[in-house]
Amino acid sequence: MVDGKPRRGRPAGGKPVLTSERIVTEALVMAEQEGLDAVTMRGLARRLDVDAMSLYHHVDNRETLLNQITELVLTGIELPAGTGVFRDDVHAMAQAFRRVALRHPHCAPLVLTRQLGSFTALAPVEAVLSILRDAGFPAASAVHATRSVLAFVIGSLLREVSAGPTFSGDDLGGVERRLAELRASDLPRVVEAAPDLAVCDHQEEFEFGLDLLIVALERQLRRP
Amino acid sequence: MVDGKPRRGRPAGGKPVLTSERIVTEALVMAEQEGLDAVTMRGLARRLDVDAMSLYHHVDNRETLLNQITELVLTGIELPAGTGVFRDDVHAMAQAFRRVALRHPHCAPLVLTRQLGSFTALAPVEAVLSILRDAGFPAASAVHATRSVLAFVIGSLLREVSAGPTFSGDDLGGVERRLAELRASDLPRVVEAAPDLAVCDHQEEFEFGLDLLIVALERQLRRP
DNA sequence: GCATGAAACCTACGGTGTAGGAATATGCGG
DNA sequence: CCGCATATTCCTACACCGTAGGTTTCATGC
Repeated sequence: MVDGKPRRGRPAGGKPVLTSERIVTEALVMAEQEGLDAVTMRGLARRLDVDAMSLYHHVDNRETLLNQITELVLTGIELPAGTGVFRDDVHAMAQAFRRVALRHPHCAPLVLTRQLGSFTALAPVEAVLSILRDAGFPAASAVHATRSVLAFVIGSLLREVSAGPTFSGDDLGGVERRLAELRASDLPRVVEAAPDLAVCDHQEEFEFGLDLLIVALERQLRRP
Repeated sequence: MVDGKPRRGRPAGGKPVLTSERIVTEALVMAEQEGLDAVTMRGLARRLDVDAMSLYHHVDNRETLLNQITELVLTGIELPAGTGVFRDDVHAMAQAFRRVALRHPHCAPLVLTRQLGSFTALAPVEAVLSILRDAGFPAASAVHATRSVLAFVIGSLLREVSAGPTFSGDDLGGVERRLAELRASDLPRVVEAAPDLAVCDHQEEFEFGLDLLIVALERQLRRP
């Protein structure tokens, strides 16, 4: 409480100070500003100018709060409208994922790691499935393909968000340090490819792998 | 310790009670038995029948202990000998990854999430790079392809280890529950594919996605 | 034999999640 | 208008966490 008199008991004015929404959105902001580990019940309460235990009237516990953050991030995904062109739609879908992950780099591991059965969490699956079904895949194959694409997207984005923003090349010192590390490994193929391993254009890398999958899927589509 | 007289000061008998190795291996066992979160400095010390602070003579702190666990798991990977057949070698390599991840399901997220620059952590990269270089890829393309394959492998295994062992079909109740959840989502494509989404043969799924990547890479190899 | 330093223990601090209870305002039945 | 149930808040308390700093014991080198 900012003034010496802490408000005790139910607040005046009809409206409650706290709501589940306010807590979760503040938790999301906090996570992006200070990192996920900084999101503690007490720290979050401090930001909301509230006692820690008050949170528990609107949130079950910390673990489910993290799930709620996950869902909130997921609602931020802008599902693109399908164009009917298979490869374009897959690309657009994957990029929509990528955008939301990069918008919330600290929370991305949550989204990429926890699989929730909720509507929000299934919406992206629905989107990918739609693209594949519309392209002509039978339901069972579409599920396989969806899982493959999502596995790649998740693996890629996990690496990207945990690598930090400047792996691309502008951070010259970092590149130099990584080069030294790679060369020190004394692994012949690693040393040989060290210049390529030390830098990474994530966008380009993402598209490269995605294209591999798309090409193979298109081929599978032509020969059923 | 267990008898009323706690040993204090340096232990008698020349040999120290604790070593870094003993601590890390016990931490690994503990993680697999009780989960990663259960691996606390105090809990680990209890298992080793030792005071919590004694651990700090051999381990920097909890965070680097987790890194050491990661490395220990990574040393358990059995890198297969190359046969020269591209697709076989990629498969064998990916399966070697999968085996070590499934052998340590609780620690797998560590291995799949943390990217360390150590020799141990680079050895798998070296292995994949070798296969691709031997197949004829130039260094730069081999790096792209390596990243794509690893992204898929990481994404797949993360899902597999966090899904629990019995997603395959033997757990009938679980399948039924998942089916209900999927149908409740009311997403048309999800509902349509619900029977396929509710079960998952991880091995098969893994090979499916891997084959997609391999097919595309083989094609890229033929048309340079 | 004595100093040195390693390896163990103990104490203590500030942090965590959360159970249980006390206080206070609102809204409702009378 | 009063009284009461209920919702919402704060407070206290507990057990646990990571770890900084100090103390005790022992093996070893001079």
